[in-house]
Amino acid sequence: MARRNLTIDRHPSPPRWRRRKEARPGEILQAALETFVERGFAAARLEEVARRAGVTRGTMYLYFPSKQALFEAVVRRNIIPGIERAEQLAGDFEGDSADLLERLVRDWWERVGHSPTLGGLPKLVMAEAANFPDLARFYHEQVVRRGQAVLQRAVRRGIQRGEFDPDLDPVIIARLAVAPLLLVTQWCHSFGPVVGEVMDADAILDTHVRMLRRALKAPCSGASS
Amino acid sequence: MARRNLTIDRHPSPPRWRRRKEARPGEILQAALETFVERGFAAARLEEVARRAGVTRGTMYLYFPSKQALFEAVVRRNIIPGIERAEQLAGDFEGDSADLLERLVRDWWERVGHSPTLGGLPKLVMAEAANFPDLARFYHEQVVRRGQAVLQRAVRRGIQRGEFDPDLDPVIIARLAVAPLLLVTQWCHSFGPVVGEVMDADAILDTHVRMLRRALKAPCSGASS
Amino acid sequence: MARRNLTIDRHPSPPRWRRRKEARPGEILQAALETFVERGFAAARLEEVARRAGVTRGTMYLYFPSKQALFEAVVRRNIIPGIERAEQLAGDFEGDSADLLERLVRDWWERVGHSPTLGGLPKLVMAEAANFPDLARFYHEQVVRRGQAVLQRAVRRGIQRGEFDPDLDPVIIARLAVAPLLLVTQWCHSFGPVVGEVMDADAILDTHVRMLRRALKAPCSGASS
Amino acid sequence: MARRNLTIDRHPSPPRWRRRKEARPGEILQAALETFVERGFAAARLEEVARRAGVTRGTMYLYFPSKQALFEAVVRRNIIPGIERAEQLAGDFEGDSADLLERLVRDWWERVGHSPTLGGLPKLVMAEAANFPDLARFYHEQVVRRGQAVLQRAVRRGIQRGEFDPDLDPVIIARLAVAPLLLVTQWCHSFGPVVGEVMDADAILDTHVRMLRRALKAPCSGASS
DNA sequence: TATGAATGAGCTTTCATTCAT
DNA sequence: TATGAATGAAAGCTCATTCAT
Repeated sequence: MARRNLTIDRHPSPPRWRRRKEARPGEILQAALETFVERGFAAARLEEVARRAGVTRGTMYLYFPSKQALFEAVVRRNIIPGIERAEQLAGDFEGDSADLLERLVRDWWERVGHSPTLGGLPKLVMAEAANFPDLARFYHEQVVRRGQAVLQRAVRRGIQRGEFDPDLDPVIIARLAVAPLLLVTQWCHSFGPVVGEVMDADAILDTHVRMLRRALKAPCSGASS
Repeated sequence: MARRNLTIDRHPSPPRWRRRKEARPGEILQAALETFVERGFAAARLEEVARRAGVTRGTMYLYFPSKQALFEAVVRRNIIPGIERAEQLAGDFEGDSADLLERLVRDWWERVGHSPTLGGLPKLVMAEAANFPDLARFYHEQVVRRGQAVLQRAVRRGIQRGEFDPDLDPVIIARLAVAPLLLVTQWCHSFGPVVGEVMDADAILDTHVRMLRRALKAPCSGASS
Repeated sequence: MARRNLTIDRHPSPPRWRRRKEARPGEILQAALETFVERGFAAARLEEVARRAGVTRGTMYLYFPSKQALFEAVVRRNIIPGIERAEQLAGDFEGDSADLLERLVRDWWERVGHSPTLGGLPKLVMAEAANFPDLARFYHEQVVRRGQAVLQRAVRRGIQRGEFDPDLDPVIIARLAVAPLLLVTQWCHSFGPVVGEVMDADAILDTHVRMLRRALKAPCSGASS
Repeated sequence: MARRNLTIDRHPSPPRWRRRKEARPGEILQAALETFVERGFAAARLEEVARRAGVTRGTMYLYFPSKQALFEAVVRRNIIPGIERAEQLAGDFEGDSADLLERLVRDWWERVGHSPTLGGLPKLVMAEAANFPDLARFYHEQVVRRGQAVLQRAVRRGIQRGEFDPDLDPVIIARLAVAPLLLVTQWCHSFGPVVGEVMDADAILDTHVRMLRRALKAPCSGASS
């Protein structure tokens, strides 16, 4: 499987001493992630990021040359690992293709959808896509496309192994496999803190997975049209 | 910041003077809708809104007392009508409940999902929910809740008429009926202008509708796992 | 007595018909007086003046070319008449000079100090003196100087008639004859609406007049120095 | 508008960089005091304050969160010390009560009335009372009331020690003890820069003090009328 | 490295003023 | 005369960014 290492290799040969200094960029990125997710890019104040990271505003400029660069670093840092694990998981998987798909979906849910911060990233990237075309392009290529590719491969695998309806369009199925979960995540992030009523996201996940499996199975009755 | 100036000089030589006062709010709201959807709330400059509306900055304050008020007016103005039409449609509908559901979904797609501007509103509201809790609350009550209620009623109708699987949870089905479409809309809005590849949203819609119908039908076999 | 007519003769030959139009400038000036006194020059909004006068903003510019001009007209209009009456009163007066002084002081109090609007004018002019040097000069010449002149003449009259202590300095006495009343007026205007406690301005006036008479009388005990 | 630019480039070539943070608030307050006194609150531009303080506009917001807050800080900072000194002086005083009163009055004159900037504060506060009710209330309680209380106590002391006419109303005497001086101060500030003629304020002070002493002494004859 | 005081461009907002009607 | 919608200069304020220490 193509697993090109795209992380930005900011510290080519990390010296082992001075752990605090080594930790700084990560602490800042974590603080920035939280702040950006909570406020949005424009409304996030660098002073708040600095406060959360336990540094001063000036310090952050030792590591990131601008707010935009910080934002992009946040996205790049937090987004790639999940994709890589998905690619790995799909590459190593043996067994029923429907199980693979479910596994991929639930894995994403576990790691991203559930996380109070990571779950906010996709919304953030999409909201700022017009203002950060480069970042949007990067995100689309490294996350959307790669993630979709993994899912599409799983669908094709199912078709080839005779497990799935051969008429399925892998591209479309890949989209529909994650779209509802992404949106549920956004609902939770957006309206959760504002509305009393809680959404039973896990039940939605279960139902979605069931629908997905049924759609793949080429079941008893023929599909419409 | 990569914020390309996209102003398109929409009014090259219109009758600029003394347009009817009644037309102004609508023109401003339309211009504001476009600008907010393209840039997000914070990054939208009132001067750009004014330019698109063919007025000056000061003029906008004759109609809207603040940027926030303008933003809220944009959302309220553009959001409610669709909900009302959905409620009406569901109320008057006679026939198969699955057809009703499909009709509701396709209607939303036609009016909102497809529109280059309206389709951007849900993303906008969710992205700014933390900064505009009142607006988020309003949107949730007037749009999300009412829209979901219509869908839930359609599902219950199908169950009561023996058309749908009685084990379905109407709340969950209602969520899953629109979630993927909302997200596809966001994908189109966010990555569309940035990525060459076009998404065949209509094909996704068709497949989604088919999956949905199959899920409702209480088909031959029980749920998975 | 020198009674030069300095009113600005804005309407050289007032036609008798169309009383409403004739009334306009006065209505606007009255509204402007109230607004300026309540808010101060800068904080007074022309829209409020217009509303009080029952006209629109644009109309006011038919009568006064600018906010400054309006302000100056307000001051000129409301300030001169009092001075003229004082000059007349002093010119016609027969009797004890102390009575004349008291009469002048009480007259001012009756007409200006007591008035909810006129009483605010001196404070206003002094507060804006740096921003309206021309107006301040005008006010000083036409009000302060002329008013002081009347008082000084009354003091000299008393000295010449043997009623007052010949060592008095008429210039100083004239200042001290009105200064406390002006300030009491300011106190009432400024702190009156803001503090519960009311000031018994009339009692202060009485005491002040008594002090003044005693100071003039060259009484039993010699003055200091 | 006749608003002559009076900026005097007060700091031609000072050590502009990295002055102690502790010095900044005082420098800004001093610059603000001067500007507010010269222009009035609304007409004072923060940029002018900044220029006089030798900083930029943004810097001022490190120390004062708004123009209003700056204004209030100016008043509080410059006003209270004088009152405290007066209270102390009155508390420690031994000797003739008339001397105490004179001392209080002359002290105020020395410190406030004479000062080119402090003398403008009372006018400023009164002029803006309607726009800053809180500040007016504060000023009234902390300055007017406390100052009057000191004077009233001095009068009562004189009565109790048999030095003053027992029929005096301490409240009224306290008012009349400072009112003329306050107004003379205003006259100097307002018309001084605008009119050639200079007022001999010290002579007025002397005469006022003499009048005051005579009024207290319960002299040979009863009050008039 | 780290600091944080200082900067200044850029935004929203206000309101005196204009002018087609 | 009178209107009031429209203007646009100017002000307060914010906050990403810089730099002497």
